[in-house]
Amino acid sequence: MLAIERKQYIKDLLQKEKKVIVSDLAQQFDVTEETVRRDLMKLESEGFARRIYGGAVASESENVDLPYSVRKISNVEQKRRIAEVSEGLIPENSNIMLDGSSTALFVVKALKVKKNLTVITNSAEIVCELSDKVFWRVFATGGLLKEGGYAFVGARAIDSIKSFHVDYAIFSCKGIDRANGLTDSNDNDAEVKKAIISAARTKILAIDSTKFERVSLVEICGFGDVDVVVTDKNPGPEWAEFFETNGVRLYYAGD
Amino acid sequence: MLAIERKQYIKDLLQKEKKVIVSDLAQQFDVTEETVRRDLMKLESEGFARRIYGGAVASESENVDLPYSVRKISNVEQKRRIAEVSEGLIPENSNIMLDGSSTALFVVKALKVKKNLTVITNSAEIVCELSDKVFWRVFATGGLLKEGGYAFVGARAIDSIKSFHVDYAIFSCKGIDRANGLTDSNDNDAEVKKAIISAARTKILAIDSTKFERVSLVEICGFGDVDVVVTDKNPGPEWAEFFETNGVRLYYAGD
DNA sequence: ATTGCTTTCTTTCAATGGCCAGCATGCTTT
DNA sequence: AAAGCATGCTGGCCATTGAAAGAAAGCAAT
Repeated sequence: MLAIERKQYIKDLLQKEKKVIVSDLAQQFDVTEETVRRDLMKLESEGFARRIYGGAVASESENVDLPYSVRKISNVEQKRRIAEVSEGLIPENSNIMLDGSSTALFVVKALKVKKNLTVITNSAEIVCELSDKVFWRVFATGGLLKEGGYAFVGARAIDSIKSFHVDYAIFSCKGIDRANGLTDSNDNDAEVKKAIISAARTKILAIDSTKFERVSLVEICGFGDVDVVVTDKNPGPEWAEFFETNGVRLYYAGD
Repeated sequence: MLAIERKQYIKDLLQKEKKVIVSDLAQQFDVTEETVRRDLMKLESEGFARRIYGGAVASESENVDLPYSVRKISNVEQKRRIAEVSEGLIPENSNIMLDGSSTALFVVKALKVKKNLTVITNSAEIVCELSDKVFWRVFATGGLLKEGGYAFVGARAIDSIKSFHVDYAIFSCKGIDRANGLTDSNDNDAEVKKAIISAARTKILAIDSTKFERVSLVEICGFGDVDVVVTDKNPGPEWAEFFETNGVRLYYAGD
């Protein structure tokens, strides 16, 4: 068996079983435990596994992402300001798509004052937040629940997103960089965001200022696919100029 | 069993039972009490448990971060009992489908102690409840959010349900009656339940005893489409006989 | 309150076994 | 032939666990 085959097999097993045990794998493939550990190290650095004592657990989110419970409470003030600005960009009676980011949740809370919106989202949390808006229409994408989070991912989620066409998309990412565009920490999230972007006429990137000059693992898109950027403080003159030349409108709150 | 699994399991048990006892856990996992105490120390430092003499109790802050406002649910004690019985019917490693009823939510809470389940549901509430079960697979159907509720309905939800085939379905209804079968109060819910029933091999109706002898608006199915009925008290000899002749197994808790 | 007994907790030490680093081997690539 | 990669092996390190002893907490009876 080729090394790459073994690695792929471990990766599949990990996604299926959610955990693997070093000694079992070593026996199964008839290699030493060291070899298995080296495979797991690679899978970890690629973001697919999180190693633990005695084995590894699946990690589409755990390793590279902070657990959602942590992310949810970080940069709260920034996110609240971003939400306020975003609210001004969305007219009543429009239909919008939101991703499963914690920033999007803040935006939704700010949008609740509006009348007659149609919301499509892959976030279970946004759905719950909107359960009392009886005059809106709220669609959920469905799909596989992302580990340690409240977002739906996978083929089902993406197919569902593709079947909608909306006025506005509001989404986030893990890093933005002038050379590499928008990046995210894992493939599942990145694919969902790509789908959201192509389903909307006006694409609004809502990110707090810590995301600037950061490069994460997976590319989402370039700046040609973004119409508006909303952030919490002025990213500086280079970015202003860069957005200008790329046809991106920039909004920021305060500073 | 990996150490992290044991810790996770204790955490789940703690959420369900609200308290755990050192000596019981030691026996259950076949480790010494010292090992259990060390796990509890970690859980305490992570904020999930508060240690007490002889064991630990769930830290009360656990309920605060639930993303949805807790609805006022009627017949709580009955539903808890139904959930306990239902839990005994579902083996580990199985895949199950649950509807958006509050009874199903209780069942899910009881099921959290099990290992390796695959759950498919049209309930945003169940999804949120299961967001911390990293070793499970949780699918949401997606669809239009039902007004004033946490369930997905409509063609998208139904299509999604139809694309799955599971071992068990656990669902509820508004009324059951020997002449009219299972009935529900609106078409949307009834259609979803029909789809759930036809997607599962073993169909478990979980209803509190107030639903007996009631007829609601829309028919869901007859008794030929039900394999098991779980309720909170003995519905009486006529029902026992009726279920017997229709090949329905009856379980009830207490009374 | 005090005493004595039992249970549980903490601390310490030792053992097991996974983990890591480095080196050697064999295979493939250049 | 040299370089690169995957793999296995060895020895030392570290995490996890269990065992044991003493401290502390609860409990019962005086």
